[in-house]
Amino acid sequence: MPPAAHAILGLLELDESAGHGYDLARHFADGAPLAEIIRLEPAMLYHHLKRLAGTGWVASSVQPRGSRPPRQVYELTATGRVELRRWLGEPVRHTREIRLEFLLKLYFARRLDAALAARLIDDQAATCRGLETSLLRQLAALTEAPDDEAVFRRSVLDLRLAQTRAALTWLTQMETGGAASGSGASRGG
Amino acid sequence: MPPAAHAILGLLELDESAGHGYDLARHFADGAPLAEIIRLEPAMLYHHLKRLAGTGWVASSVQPRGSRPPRQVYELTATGRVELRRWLGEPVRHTREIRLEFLLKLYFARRLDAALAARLIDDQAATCRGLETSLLRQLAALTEAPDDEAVFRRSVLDLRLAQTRAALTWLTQMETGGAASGSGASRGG
DNA sequence: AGGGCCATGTAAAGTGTTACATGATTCT
DNA sequence: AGAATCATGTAACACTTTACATGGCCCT
Repeated sequence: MPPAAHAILGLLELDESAGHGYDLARHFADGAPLAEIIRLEPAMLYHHLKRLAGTGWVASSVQPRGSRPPRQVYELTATGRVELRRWLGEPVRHTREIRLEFLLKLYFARRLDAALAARLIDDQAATCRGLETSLLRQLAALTEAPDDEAVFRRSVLDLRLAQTRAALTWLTQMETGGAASGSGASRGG
Repeated sequence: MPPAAHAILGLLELDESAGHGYDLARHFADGAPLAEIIRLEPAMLYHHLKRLAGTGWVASSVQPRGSRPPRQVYELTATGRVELRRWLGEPVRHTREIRLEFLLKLYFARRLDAALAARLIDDQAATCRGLETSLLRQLAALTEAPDDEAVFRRSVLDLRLAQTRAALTWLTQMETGGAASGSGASRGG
């Protein structure tokens, strides 16, 4: 399941929406906080809701509304709740996934359970330190040979290392302070 | 056209391959430098070659080989060469595209024309500085309001800022030194 | 004669985007 | 009456992944 599907599970668990498609769509519309990290058009939202119902992670019921057209209202099932917790407890494996999937996890973890959010940040930092070590090893295995290929490989690894370290610094800031913005920090590493 | 298609144009211009599918595929196989940044299965490679022939950026001819089965050999057309240069001259707009598309551009620019590579790095750094300024403005517009939503938005912007600055530091290192690896640098920013 | 490499694909399924269809209600 | 909003989708297209199909050459 893609991150968007898990975000839907999270929204249903948060209980900040009426649980039907149109209302869920608001959380992904311009101006909503989730729109900052993921874009989800109504077409895909309804698509994911059907898939989630197919796997049994959500259940739908028709809500009649008198004169107005009825709604499909979705709610988390027990297995859906388990799946959401599993997802929230797992850090992402790659640095590039921090921008989207990890931020989503963080968004829901913070609102559902502060302790869970703290653990998630810790685990993600540990994963990133593992990546850092692996990148350093790869760089060390490369240091000889000044040919074009080696220069390029070194650039690639240097970039990955820089991005992973930037993520680590950011994670560490959130572990401790939380709200301190990096606006005034120097650029150098 | 996706980055992979432009990588194919680049390989054909470099003239390091015989110009047929199987040989091009070697450059994306395990162990090749391009495999470090992009994965391209043979199926997609052949698909892209057909599309590129359709747009007129490459031309194909059948190369008979006596007893062995003939090959489709591809070469860049004039418009294909123009398109490649256009692509190589353009920095990527978003920080997340640096990991894949910018690295591809850099790979080919370095091998084709050192001056072009230097300009590309400069332009990419300028683009990143623009992103940095924009992120700082967004952070400044947020500083009040300590509610959940604002805290989250600040985290998102902080992460983007950190990643953009990491890219900038890396770009600057390449502008000046070139081969210096970040292995020994401290983590703090 | 059998295994591995050369060489080029097709088929099916998954994933996502864009644009549009439908029709009701509420607001002005 | 007309516009905006509520509410749910379908259709068509674009892109990618995965698995498999095909067949010949080369080496042992």
